[in-house]
Amino acid sequence: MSKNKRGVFPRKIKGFRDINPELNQLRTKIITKAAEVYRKYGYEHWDTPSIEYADNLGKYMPDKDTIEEGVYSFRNPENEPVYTNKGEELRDNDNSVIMENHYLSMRYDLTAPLARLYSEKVWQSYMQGNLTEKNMPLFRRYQFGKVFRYEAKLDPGRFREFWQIDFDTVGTNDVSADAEACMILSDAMEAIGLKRNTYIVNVNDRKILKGFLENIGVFKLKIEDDGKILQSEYLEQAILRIIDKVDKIYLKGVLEELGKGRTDISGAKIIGLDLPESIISGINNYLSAFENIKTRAEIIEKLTEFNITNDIFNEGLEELKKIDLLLKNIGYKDDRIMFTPTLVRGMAYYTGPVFEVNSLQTYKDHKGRKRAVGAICGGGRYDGLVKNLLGIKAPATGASIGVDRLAELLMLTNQNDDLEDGPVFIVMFDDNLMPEYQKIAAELRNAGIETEVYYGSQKQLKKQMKYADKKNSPIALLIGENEFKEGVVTVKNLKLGKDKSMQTIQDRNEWQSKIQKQVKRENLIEYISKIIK
RNA sequence: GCCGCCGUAGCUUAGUUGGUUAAAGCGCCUGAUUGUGGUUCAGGAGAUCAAGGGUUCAAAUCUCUUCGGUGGUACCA
Repeated sequence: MSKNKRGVFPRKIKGFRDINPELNQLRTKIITKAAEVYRKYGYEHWDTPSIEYADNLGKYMPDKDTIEEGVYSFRNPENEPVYTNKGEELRDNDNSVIMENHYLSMRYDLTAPLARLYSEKVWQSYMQGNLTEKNMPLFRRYQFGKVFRYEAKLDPGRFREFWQIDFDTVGTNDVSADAEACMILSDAMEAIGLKRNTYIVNVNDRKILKGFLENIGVFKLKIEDDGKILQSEYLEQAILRIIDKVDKIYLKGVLEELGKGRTDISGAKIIGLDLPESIISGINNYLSAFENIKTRAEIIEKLTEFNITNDIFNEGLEELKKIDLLLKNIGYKDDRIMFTPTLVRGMAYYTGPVFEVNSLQTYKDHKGRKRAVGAICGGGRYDGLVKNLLGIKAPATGASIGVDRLAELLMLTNQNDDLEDGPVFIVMFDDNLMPEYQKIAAELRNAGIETEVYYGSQKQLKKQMKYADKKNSPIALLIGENEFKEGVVTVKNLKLGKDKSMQTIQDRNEWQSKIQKQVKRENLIEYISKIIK
């Protein structure tokens, strides 16, 4: 026998996981509660396929057969025509249609499929030339489901398959929609069960950051890297990424990374951007202005005090003012939604307001270290949606709740509800009584009570009781020959047996007499209904 | 991806100047227990010490490689 003989054994793919009933219960609750809030604001529930044409999902078109850029992609087994941007079949010199196995990708978020969905809906009027950036139709939908990312390194709590519940508004420039998105996030957090002051919705506006950087002359810089002059967008992204880390590496670390670089606690050297002193001190002024500020009004005051004449900056400032006014009128105070001028969010596609929900709670890991979960929701305005598919822009804003992160937070901070009761359990004593067991089960189900009849091959009563116990059944019904003849049922209250006061009982008979009772068959359904309530 | 640490029963861990049958708690299984889940008591199964190579008379222990985990860092649609 060859030692290297290829075999099969049960295992799962790295970064994927099985979800047990407890976690499923929590996840279902999060999704249900969030969806209720979304619907309250008028969002409709849409669903889209898990797999899309790779070119429809965005810029991640693999040109090799390997998976790159963090997306699961593969060739469609089916051969299909190649199309032009206008949807016409592409033909070769012999006028026959060019066929190809197109690249497919598993969705890596719910926004890219939204862009495709929306584009398809407006496709006809786009083709007729009736669609401009000014008259994009309004579309508001929410969606939840699994998304997939091929993460190279799997940090704890990060998976390759995870859930999002997302809502978006397409077709409006009005930042009222962004303010509304923040209210929705706050409402959703509280509907799910997070207490006031244990979370905060942080809001910023990309225009403020961009305008500020422009004002201090960042975009006039000519920074060279290996002889190549860097694009200003690249530099903007690089600076924003560093600013985003201010919570983690503090002002000092940010300034070092903007300058000559620094060495972190692990000893790793981080190369700095080596920006001129004037730029660094400008950013320093900006960041240090907001230390110890507790209200949105004060933030707006500080931003106004900069007295900056840059148009983009002031546009952003006006947007924040409008958002603040709206929130204030409706009563969303600083303890729920706060402005955070240092908030960036990684993604390059954000164009205006950005928001993020952070948990303020900490927990101790198994080694006793104090830890925090970090951002549990994220979103913002992205006015470039649909550009990839139609060549014109649609203004859009929306956000997503990281369902798995939030579930983890609830479990780590012991905010998950107790596991729901399992079914009423009917013990299998005697094959001949099966019709009676089934009859009782049907009656209970008709009364709206979940009921299970035991079918297992391990028929020892002890095994059956342990099975019911593991399934968290509240009640077990015992009907043997004796009970059947006498027209009674032994009802055992398993839930009561788990009660702490019962744990002190040493005597077996005493224990049993307290939790089990004989009930007349004709009163059974009523009796159980009362216990289950 | 880069740097550091770790990998011993299902889980949590003990086990170094390399030296008999690798230890414990929890969990699991069997019985006392009566057709009866908890508690109590008695007993039992379960580990090629992550995998593969090297050094040695001798490796869980030293060394190399790979894989997996973890703490940073980078990236993140």
